[in-house]
Amino acid sequence: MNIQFKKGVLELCVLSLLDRKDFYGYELVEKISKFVNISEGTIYPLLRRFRSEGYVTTYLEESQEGPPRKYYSITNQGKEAYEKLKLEWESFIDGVNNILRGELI
Amino acid sequence: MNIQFKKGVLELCVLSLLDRKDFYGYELVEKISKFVNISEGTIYPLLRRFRSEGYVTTYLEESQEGPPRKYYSITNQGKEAYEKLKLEWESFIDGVNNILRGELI
DNA sequence: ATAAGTACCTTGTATTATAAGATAGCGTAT
DNA sequence: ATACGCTATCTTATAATACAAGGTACTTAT
Repeated sequence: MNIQFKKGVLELCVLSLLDRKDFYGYELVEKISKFVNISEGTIYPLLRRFRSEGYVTTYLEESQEGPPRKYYSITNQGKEAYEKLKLEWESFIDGVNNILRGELI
Repeated sequence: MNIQFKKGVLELCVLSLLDRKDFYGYELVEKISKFVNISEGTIYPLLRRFRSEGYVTTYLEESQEGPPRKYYSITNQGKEAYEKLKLEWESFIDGVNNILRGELI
């Protein structure tokens, strides 16, 4: 296990949302920012990385409220990555909690 | 609340340990690495930052097993920062859990 | 002597979150 | 029409920092 998890949190959140339905980037920023503040400059590069890693596919759809939306759809590979990351996140939290509760002194 | 928390995890762990007793840097790496892998190149700059921020004071003590140890002792200011960070961490975890449980769709 | 373990510190690299801004479509009010 | 505000995407520049790797130096055991 690895402190790299800090990086994984946002990835985990995005994969978790995409595991339930398709979202477009701007929408992801809005949803996630309700709980954990993030900016567009963070999510777009991440989504591009997800696509290049085969975790998501994309398609465009017209919008009546502005420019076309690029929707992201999770792949089987993305689902696998999601399940793995979720387990790692849970064990990371356990590790941190152990430290915070003083189990290791 | 803020995704900056990823960065805060290590700080939180270190403050949590120092809140119970004094540690020297190398010892902190050993303890924390049992649960969350970190390296010395990470902890020493952090400890120096803590000292410059007034969160800790330091003192040297001889060792029978090697070079002198630099012990870190938490200050009242450090304790306050710790309590604050702990609350923020807990609410961050809640935020992430909300997202993972799909409370926001 | 030499090696291994302890303990501190610094440097260089790579990653990445963020702010800020560019681009552009759409609807509404002036 | 045109100016504004919102939606939506993307890029760039900056700052932070985790890590690997290496350097220094002490002690103990071989």
